[in-house]
Amino acid sequence: MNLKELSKQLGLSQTTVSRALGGYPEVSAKTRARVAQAAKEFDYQPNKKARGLATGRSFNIGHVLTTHNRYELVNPIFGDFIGGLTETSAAAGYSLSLSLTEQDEEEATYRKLKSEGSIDGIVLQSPRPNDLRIALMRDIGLPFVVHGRATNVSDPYAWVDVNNRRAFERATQFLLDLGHRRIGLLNGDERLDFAMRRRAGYEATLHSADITPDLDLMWRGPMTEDHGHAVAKDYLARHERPTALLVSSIILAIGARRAIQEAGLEIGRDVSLISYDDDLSYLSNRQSVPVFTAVRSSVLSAGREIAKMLIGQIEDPTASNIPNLLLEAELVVGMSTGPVPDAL
Amino acid sequence: MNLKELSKQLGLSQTTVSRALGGYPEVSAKTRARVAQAAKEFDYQPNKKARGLATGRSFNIGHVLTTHNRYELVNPIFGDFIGGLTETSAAAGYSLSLSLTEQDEEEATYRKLKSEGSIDGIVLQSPRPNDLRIALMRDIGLPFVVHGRATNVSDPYAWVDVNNRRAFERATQFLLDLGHRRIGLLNGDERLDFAMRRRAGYEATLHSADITPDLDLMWRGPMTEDHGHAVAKDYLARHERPTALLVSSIILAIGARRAIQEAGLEIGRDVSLISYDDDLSYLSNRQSVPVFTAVRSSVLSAGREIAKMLIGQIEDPTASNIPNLLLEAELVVGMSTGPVPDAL
DNA sequence: TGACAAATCCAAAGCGCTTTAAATACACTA
DNA sequence: TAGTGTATTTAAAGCGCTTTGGATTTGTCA
Repeated sequence: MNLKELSKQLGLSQTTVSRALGGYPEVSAKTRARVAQAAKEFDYQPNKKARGLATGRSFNIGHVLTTHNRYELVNPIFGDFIGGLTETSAAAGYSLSLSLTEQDEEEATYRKLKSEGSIDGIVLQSPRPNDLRIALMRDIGLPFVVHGRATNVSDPYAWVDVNNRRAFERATQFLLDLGHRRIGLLNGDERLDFAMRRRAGYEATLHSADITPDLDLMWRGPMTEDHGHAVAKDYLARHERPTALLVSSIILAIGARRAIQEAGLEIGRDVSLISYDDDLSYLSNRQSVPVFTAVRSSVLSAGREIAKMLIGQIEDPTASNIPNLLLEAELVVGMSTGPVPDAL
Repeated sequence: MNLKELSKQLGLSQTTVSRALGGYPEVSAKTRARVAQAAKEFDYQPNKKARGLATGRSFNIGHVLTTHNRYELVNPIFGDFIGGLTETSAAAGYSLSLSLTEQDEEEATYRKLKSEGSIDGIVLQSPRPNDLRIALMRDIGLPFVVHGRATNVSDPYAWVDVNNRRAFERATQFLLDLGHRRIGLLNGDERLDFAMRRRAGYEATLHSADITPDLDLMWRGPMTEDHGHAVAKDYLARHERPTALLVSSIILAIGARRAIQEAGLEIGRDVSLISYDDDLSYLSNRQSVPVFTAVRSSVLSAGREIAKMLIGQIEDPTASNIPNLLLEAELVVGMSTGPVPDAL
């Protein structure tokens, strides 16, 4: 069933039917009702491609995965983030369109997406300092929102980010307040902006307590369980082992916990651990007393906010202000932290 | 830059240019080369909507999330599965299009996807016994592949599944061979087919050893870390606690491990644990000696296979045979299992 | 009753591509 | 040199929608 057919059935022109369905005012109430009725009856859905062709829109929002080192898939937040994007997009009548690119074809991929006309806007993830994609998007003329921020990009752009620096400042301060001085860091890939900021927060807070950050206690890499395990194991084998660990994801924390337990130590007593918590749907840390002391911000709701912001930009391209949203992580005190052990 | 413009530049008709680019034979080699050259030069990309409108294709493959009880997002495999789908789709020139539906609007959503013409085929996940979607897809006339199988659906349909029953038979048998008799089950949602099959494998193997499955040692539910913890904790508090646990995901296993350790027991010695392992990218269980003894099958590669199968169907709709693929999980022996403790 | 404005409705163009049917060019035979 | 068959190219229709510009109907008021 298409428009032509439907209007023939109704004895109306395509124009009128289209307008009736589109909610335009130049249609009488009676006609509108008749059309709506018939549309329902024949289960008419306007063809998305035809409509897109006529309007220049696609009602798709895009997201591109990069094969490069597979970090994105490896990132445990991927599922929840996509879920958040999809939820809000769908509610607004958009689909989320995922594609994939090789690292060295990134620019071509983005340009293609635009010139094919297959998306109305795009969500950029994992920004790096000086991220070229931001200038590229502007050049291409594709509405976009960044999940995170890109240090050293001075032109304004739309973003949603957690205050990662502040989160790690608070976490570090919390450990300092408990008397810890040797605090090991397990961070994400520090070529990515979020991890840089987290590290900066950690270092600054140590400095403010007159502690010189120890490079040997600062690790960054893929946030997988086994890396968490391996690094924590290594830290704990040191002559002077850290009394506390600050880690960038619950998955890392789970690996670290395994190492702590293998070493015969008790978490929260012998070794404290504080984690960043993305509030993943399958990894709840929301028990009445959380398992992990953590700084928490839901990545699923970040996904929702991003989609909302992007759709706002798509639907009102004239808006001159460039929106952004800085989310604060909350500190939740759980069972994985305690005062520094007396004798060591 | 569009076709009309490009052909004007070349002094050729749109037809010829379109054919040259499309690889049709009725174009001279010289012309084809000229066209290819110009296309590159002007960075021409055919408009996807226009092309779709003309061909009736969309070069999108669809996947629908259901809001109902959020199980899918809660499922830790979601990210890897989507990743696998995207990878293969992208390589074949398709995008993955995600949408979302309320439980009670499922049928309408699928019909809409078809009549809008926004997807060429669809991936169905989490099938249940008698799953109505299979008949619906056939009725709608949308190519589809199911991730899993639907018990009691007799008409043939395309699917990719792991031999879940066999996997759990092997896992159970492995525990029996180690002398375990009281084996607790932590399963996924048993309204879903995969979990039913796993349970059937577990029960059948116990029966074959003349053990009556104990309903009190069989739990099913969302596969989150905290459920794993809560259920294992409960099991271990029993008067006669199980000596082994069989769990349906590594995330559950991690929760169970936490409970075991809290109880002051050692995993692999006091309590054995064997898990289903989806080989998630951020949760590797591939250490030289795996942390968890497990039956393993990669959900990421299942995603790849499904996309490949679906695209095959889309591109050769005449093919009469209905493909399917049954993957066998491999048993990997790790550190989480051992012989049943002597005295209990 | 007629004039004018407002309310409705419609024909047709256009979005950018593919593809059918037909025209033209070319290369050879006879 | 004309005739034939093949290779190459093209004009135009059509995919299903939106939207412009115009036509028609209706209503109101002098």
